[in-house]
Amino acid sequence: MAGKREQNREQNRQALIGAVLDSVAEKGISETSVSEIIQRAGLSRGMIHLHFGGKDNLVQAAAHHSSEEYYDELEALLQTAGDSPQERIEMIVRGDLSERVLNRRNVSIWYAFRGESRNRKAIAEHSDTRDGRLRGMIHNAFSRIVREAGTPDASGTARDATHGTLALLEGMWTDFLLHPDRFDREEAARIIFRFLSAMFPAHFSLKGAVRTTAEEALPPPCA
Amino acid sequence: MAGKREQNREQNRQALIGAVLDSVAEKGISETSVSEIIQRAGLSRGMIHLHFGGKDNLVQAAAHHSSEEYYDELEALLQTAGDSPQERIEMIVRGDLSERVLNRRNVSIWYAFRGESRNRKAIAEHSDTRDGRLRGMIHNAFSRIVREAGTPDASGTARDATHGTLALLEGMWTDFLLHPDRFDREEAARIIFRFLSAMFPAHFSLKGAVRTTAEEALPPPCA
DNA sequence: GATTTTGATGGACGATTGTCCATTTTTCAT
DNA sequence: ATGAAAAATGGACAATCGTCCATCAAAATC
Repeated sequence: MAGKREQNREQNRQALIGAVLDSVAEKGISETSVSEIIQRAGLSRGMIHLHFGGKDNLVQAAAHHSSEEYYDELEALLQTAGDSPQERIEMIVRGDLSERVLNRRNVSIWYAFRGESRNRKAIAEHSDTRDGRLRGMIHNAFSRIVREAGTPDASGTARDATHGTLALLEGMWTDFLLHPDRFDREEAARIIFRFLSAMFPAHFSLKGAVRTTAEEALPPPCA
Repeated sequence: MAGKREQNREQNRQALIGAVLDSVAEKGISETSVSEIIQRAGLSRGMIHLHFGGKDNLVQAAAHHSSEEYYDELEALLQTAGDSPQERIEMIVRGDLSERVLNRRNVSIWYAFRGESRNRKAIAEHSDTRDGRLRGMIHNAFSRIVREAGTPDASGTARDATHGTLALLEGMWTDFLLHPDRFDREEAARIIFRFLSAMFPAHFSLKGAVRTTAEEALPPPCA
């Protein structure tokens, strides 16, 4: 038994964090006031100061929580993927574009915190999950791919492919932010794999999609 | 002569807009208050209500102004480019990554407004310049490229290339936002062209960069 | 130069912000 | 059951928010 004392304590902490994220998602960060938060959490005004020492710390904790949630979701998906590097890349891309990860709520929260990130470095760190763990996951996979392929300047190629893939994913998120209704997950994934299959034709195929110019440009087989 | 009346009027309007952008860039949107704005502009408190009817309208006008500035800068650069579609693409990419366009101030402002875009659609429109004019410019260029190359499903390929290039640029901007000191413009451009040259090997070359895996994967010339 | 017109001023105003603490309620240990 | 300890409450508080207007200054018109 965890003790009803501590159990309630933790429960209320989570309720506050959840209330912040709900409010940020729905009303934006500028309208997320203490009054708004405690009303959503159904708790009393003093709780924020009691548990977090102030609103700023609570918001920071919420940013941290949101970041962890994003990453946990992605890691869970990755564990269902196969061992081959191309399978892992594919899972990351499709996972990052999946409904569970890329949805209105998450995007609102993510970009709201990003908007404040320049002026609050504590929050900036949590907007930057991509640069830490996610980058490592993708880079590992591309490193194996270029090693298999015997590409010259393997490390540079793997680094560029990682950087480019992350940039593409970021761009798709922005697309979703600005046009959530007209956004098409399949199209976003197809475009990314189109770029990847152009760079690594031996490792990524378009699966029914139209072939790329790069493939078309191959010289005819020797007669 | 424009009349000293109207001349001063317009001058003060611009001062207010400039003060908003300075404040947003330096302190963030949440700390951009009426007091902060009028102090920076060196004007009196009532000016905001007089010229814009309220703070919200002023902020919106500032977002609009910033967006126009971004686009004007890019269009000016584009006029110095040649006529070939690949030259135009190259100019857009390099322009969008150039110091004049991609710098700390602009990125701060851009993402600050983006963070509020979900809850204030008037601002969202101005965060979305990319989807309008810029998209058209890029799409035109890729359309010519795929037409020349005789690619099957030309329109789909041009659309995907446009979407992908925009996503890559967006991603690079995010990169800059989160790591302004370690960001490398040359590297960002190289990665984008690496993707593009993989998709359109006949139109984009790496110019001294290491060749891509796609090129390596070409079968040896017929003996 | 007098009068009208318009722009500019800065303080008053009520509403709302986040912080903090005296008090009450609940849980734990005895 | 009783006392100690911890958690939760909700209102007081000063500070700040954005709006608005009575007043003043200056430019344009006569």
